[in-house]
Amino acid sequence: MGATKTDFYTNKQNHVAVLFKALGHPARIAILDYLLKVDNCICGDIVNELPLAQPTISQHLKELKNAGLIKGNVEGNSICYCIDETVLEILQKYFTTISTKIEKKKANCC
Amino acid sequence: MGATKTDFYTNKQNHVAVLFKALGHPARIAILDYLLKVDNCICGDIVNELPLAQPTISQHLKELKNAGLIKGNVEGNSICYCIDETVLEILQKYFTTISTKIEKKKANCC
DNA sequence: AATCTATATCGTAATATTGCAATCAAATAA
DNA sequence: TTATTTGATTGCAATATTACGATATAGATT
Repeated sequence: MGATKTDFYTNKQNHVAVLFKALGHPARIAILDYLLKVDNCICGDIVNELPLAQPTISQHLKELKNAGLIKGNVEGNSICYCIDETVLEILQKYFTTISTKIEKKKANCC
Repeated sequence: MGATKTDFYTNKQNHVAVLFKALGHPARIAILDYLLKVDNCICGDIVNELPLAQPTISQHLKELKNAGLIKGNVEGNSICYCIDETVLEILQKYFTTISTKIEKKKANCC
């Protein structure tokens, strides 16, 4: 055991869960925060911003990239990472949908 | 190692990460979906909805509750779980903030 | 009281994640 | 060419998560 039973759930449920999972680590939140803070989104200096070794950062970036939350362009020697809006919009929409549903059933709820 | 270095990050980063982590499993997304679908939010029958054993569901519910995403009221013999909006609003706000920031720096980005 | 029903907890096995040192690959600089 | 720099990959140890059987607990029913 220990492995998630992804087969049962809908594609949407799995996709959303993967996205949230990618966001479910403070280092990755901090990376996104930094990407938003720095204007030009070149991010070789993330290693200096966080208390993590370079391979660890690289791994977190990979996970964010796999989830589609960021995209990386090779820029000469270094790499330019930046946030991919399209996937964020999916999550944003997820919450607005939930809010609407909650609003509708408010009366019957505890 | 393998333990997250929570000490370094800001409280907000840690909190948001914990919330996203709680959402980062399809079973927990499915549980939320079901809570939204069922109108009266009594949820003893989640076990019948998902392909997971009762202890596993109980564990997932506990995680959602710990994160503050759902709240449970004892209702006679069974327990009534329902979604807690307040925490969802934090996440919703998180995305709107990001969107605003992205909009501002759009010109300089790749 | 004895029993049923609903949910939580314990213990444990399987698997996944986190983090890093060492190393590799590729572009740039000397 | 030979460094140097930047970032990815590998391999591994520590820890966390997922899932479930067995068991416990607590209220409801008989």
